[in-house]
Amino acid sequence: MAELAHARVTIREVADEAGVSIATVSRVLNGRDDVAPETRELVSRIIQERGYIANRSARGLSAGRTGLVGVLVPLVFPVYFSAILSGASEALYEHDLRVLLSPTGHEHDREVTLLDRLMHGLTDGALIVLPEESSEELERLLDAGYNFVVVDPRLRLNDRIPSVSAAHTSGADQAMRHLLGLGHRRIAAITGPSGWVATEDRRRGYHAALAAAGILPDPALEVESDFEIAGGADATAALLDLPDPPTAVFAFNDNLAIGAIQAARARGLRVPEDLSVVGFDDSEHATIVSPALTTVRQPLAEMGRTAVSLLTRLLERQRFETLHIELGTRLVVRESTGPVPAR
Amino acid sequence: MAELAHARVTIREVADEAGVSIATVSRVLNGRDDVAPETRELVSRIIQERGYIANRSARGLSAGRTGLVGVLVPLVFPVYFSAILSGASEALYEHDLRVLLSPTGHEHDREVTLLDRLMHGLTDGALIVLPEESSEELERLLDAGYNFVVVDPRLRLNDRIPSVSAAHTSGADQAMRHLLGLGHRRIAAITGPSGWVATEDRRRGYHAALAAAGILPDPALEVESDFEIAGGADATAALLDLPDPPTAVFAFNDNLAIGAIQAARARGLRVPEDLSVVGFDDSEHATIVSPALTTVRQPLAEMGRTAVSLLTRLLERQRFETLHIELGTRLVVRESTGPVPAR
DNA sequence: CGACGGCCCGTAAACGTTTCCGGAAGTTGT
DNA sequence: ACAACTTCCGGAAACGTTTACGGGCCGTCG
Repeated sequence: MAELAHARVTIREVADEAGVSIATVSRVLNGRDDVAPETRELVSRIIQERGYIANRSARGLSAGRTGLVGVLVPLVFPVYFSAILSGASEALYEHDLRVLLSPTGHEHDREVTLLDRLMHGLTDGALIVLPEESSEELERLLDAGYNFVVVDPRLRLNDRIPSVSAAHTSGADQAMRHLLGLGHRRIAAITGPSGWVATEDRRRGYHAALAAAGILPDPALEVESDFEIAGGADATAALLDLPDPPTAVFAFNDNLAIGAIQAARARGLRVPEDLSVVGFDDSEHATIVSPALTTVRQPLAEMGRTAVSLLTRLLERQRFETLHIELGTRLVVRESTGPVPAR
Repeated sequence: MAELAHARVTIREVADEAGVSIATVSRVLNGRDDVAPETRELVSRIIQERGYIANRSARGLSAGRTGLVGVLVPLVFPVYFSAILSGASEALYEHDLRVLLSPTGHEHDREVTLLDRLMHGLTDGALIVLPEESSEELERLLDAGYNFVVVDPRLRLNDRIPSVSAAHTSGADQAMRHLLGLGHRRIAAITGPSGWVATEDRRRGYHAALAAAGILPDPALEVESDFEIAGGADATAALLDLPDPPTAVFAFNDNLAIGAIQAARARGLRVPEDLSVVGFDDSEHATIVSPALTTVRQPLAEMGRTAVSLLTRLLERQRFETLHIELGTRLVVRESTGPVPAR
């Protein structure tokens, strides 16, 4: 029947029906151990029967914990962010925490305001993906006693700030060795915005691999872009116009790589026969584009999950070995790279 | 200085500093009109200065409204859902509502449990994308007084249930007319799971267009699949093995279409020269795959936004002209379709 | 046999708001 | 000059929990 008597059932009713006080009900609710087994059993049964569910607001107010975790992402849509979000929300669900999703639209002010609100009794902590804030601003949050972990920091952060990121440099190195191994010598790089950790670390790998192969980097082969498809296409077009064009391009993410393929195709070049392209991310796009992208895999969902486990330990006030986790990357070879063309 | 005195500032402190009661502060906070202009001004200034932010839990407990809206999606990652989520969260932000994201993993029980919790004081209402529940279960929610709107109903729903969807039939019709106009006569359909609204309505458009062109539908050309790439590839492979294979396939979503292209290419067929393919959704994938997909555009983000505006009106207890909104679809012609090949 | 310690459990205070009710002061109408 | 409204604001209850504190009961130990 369950006649929807919908004055929602409160702890009071459960207590009355069980013939105990609300304190006792609360205790069984929270798994405290100072309740007699048979009492616990009785109360549990009634909770079950009446379909009682604790009011989160009341709990939040009283206990200071809300069971909500804010997740700040620049945007929801791009696969890059939704992959992280997906991993994070799954992990959060397993910890019985709810996700308060907050897209910041890449706007610094909006992110600050949002965080401000989140701190104030709305959430227990937060995941901040690709934050707009400076290290100082983030430290301030930390000092205010707020729990959060940064995923994929945009700028270099102070050591005190918990973060999880990917092994950019090693990934870039793997990509370059692959290209070098195929005989390429003129390898261009299409980077992301300079100053970003992801850009600079990958750039470091690019240079290191070049140096290890005894190749002097040519500044003309290094062009800065914006991690978008169109940017990748433009950059590639410029690169191909060079008097001595590259035989391979290392794009710093998959979008750029896709743009590179489009630009190459636009001027009749075949990939990989005439131009090799390697990306970074291994987003879903990498497998559906053709030729399928050779790219460096970042474990995005895993990064989300890892951030959650860091955060939950933070929430439980555990002591830490390390606040910084760097997840490994590895090259996935598909169809967009091949031996250097014979001249 | 803002010395982070971080005993967080409460309404009490603001009231004391302004020399008024907390009731008055609450009134200016909520924009009530029974406050003298200069008092309002004074209080507002102090709120500003002290950086006061209302505690949501307390507000939720006292006022019964939390400012949170649950968004239930099967999964976060697939572009289809993240596009809807993106539109919805943007719109929710504009209404000063926060998003409580709940991925259900396509599991009926999990969705039910989640909804149960959401109802109980956690949220003011919800958006349910592609719900797992039957119409009856949803009606029960409605009767319990919970506010929600369904986005892209999976099954046919009772009229009382607010929903927003896309014009499946018309979209399918447009796709078919395009193919028919190119001279195709043997046009296969790769459908989604039968019983789903999206599948059945698109199937209706498929049949209607065929009928209008005086073509008898061939059951062999209609194969059911699962909206995934691999499914599309398998279905297409089977179709191409037919004694009299189709010259065009109408895939009921972009994933299926991408699978179709892959399968065609796998056996050396060119798209669109040897086989035309049209998809449905116009997801981001449609533009990066090659050849770029001719597909029916569904305004996914717009559906999210629309659902939010429906929900907010529901929350304000407004009376309604209509509870069902169907957003238009339109064919986007790109490169995956062409004239029927000469035999 | 009395004191002490554990186990269970109830009482009540607190959490920070919103909102109902009513009262003081000021305004208008007669 | 008095009644009847308005306008503005304060007091206090209520929202549904968690948790500190203390007390009754029982068993154990000296």
